[in-house]
Amino acid sequence: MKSNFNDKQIQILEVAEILFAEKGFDGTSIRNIAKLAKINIAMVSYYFGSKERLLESLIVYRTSDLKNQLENIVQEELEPIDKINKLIELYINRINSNRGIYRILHFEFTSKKREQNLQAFSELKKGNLKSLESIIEEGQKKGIFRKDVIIPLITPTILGTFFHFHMNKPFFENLLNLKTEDLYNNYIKTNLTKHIQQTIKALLIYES
Amino acid sequence: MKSNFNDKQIQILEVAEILFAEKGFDGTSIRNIAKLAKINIAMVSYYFGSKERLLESLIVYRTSDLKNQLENIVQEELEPIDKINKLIELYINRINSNRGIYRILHFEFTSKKREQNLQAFSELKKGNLKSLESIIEEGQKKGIFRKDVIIPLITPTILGTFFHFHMNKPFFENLLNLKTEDLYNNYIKTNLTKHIQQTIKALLIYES
DNA sequence: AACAAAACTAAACAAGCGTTTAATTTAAAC
DNA sequence: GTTTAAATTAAACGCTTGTTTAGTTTTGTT
Repeated sequence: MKSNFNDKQIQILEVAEILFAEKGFDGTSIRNIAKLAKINIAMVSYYFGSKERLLESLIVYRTSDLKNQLENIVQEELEPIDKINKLIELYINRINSNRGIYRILHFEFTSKKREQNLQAFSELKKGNLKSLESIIEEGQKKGIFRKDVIIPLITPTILGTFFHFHMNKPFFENLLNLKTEDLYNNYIKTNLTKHIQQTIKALLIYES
Repeated sequence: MKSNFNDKQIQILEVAEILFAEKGFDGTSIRNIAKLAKINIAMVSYYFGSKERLLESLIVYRTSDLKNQLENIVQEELEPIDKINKLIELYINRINSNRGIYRILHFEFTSKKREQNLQAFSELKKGNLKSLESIIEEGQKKGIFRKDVIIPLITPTILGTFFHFHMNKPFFENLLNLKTEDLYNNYIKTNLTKHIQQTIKALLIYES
């Protein structure tokens, strides 16, 4: 599928992503975007109609292929627990290398204010939940996973742990001595991912 | 300890809390606050100096007694796992009944922009981590808890799960059929809290 | 080369922003 | 009851905001 945006629009979208993620939607002005993208301030309205619709376009631009990647994992020939681990890895990897947009989603699409845009986003989340659900049910049928877990609450545990870590980046950089960006990223890729996998595995398998 | 704020200031702080939580710091104007608090727009500058310092005052006003409550739990005569459960309950309860301020902390104190205010907030978090640490080490010495957990990552799992759930409130209201505010709150108090307790217990006790 | 559509620009628009000023009302102290 | 300080107000300040206008340049088509 080809992108519906031309080069200029993509240029604007990527600058907007950086600034929205950094300063928030309300904290970013069209003049900020125009300056950094080296375009005239009228171009945003010209190409996207309004600042609000620029945000919508940005969401569409960035969240269109996660669904497929998740569904692929479900189909693979793996043990349920390995699928779960792979799913967690995919989530962390994707969000971590697209921090900007997920930070924006996290920040801007929670308030009532943007409820209309929420619809498409909500559908995406429902689809993702379906994928997780089918993996866990598979594990339950095989007798590997316990049956009293609340499946919709597993996503909050996976994503919430990552987000809370990442949102408190300065705190953990200091606490864990992650002086460089590389050290920080590496900690996420290894320790944090493993912690989440370990947590979810324990939750799914442990019998009290 | 008596509060340093007079009635009028508290009135302003509480309105600011509602609006900052709802619309964000940048999304809220002093005129919004003044109108809802039924005061003159000059009163904010008069009492707090600036909008930025109003936010600082709000943090101070709301986060001053969590530390003690946590330290009390550590001291109690309970099994480590019960202390953990109690700590989780305290966190959820407190945050849930002070949603506004924690939402603001979550949103506004992550960007580099407000790094100076971050200092006091960071100290608070370090203290809270110390409390958690001493409980877990107690459990490890007793041979109840496994020793390869990364303690600083447990807080992100507890708080992150709750936040992610709460930040996606409209989604979960719809998904879990929580039509009224009461149903939603009750779900947090019972199912979500239990899910988190179950998760952390499994993580701390399960041997692979 | 002539034309039309698309891309782009500088300037202006009204509205809202945080903050300050200067004047007035209220409260407290003596 | 007079004086002094604190609380409160309406108005104005200069600045930034998102968007629109009207005009110019660039591009593509015949």
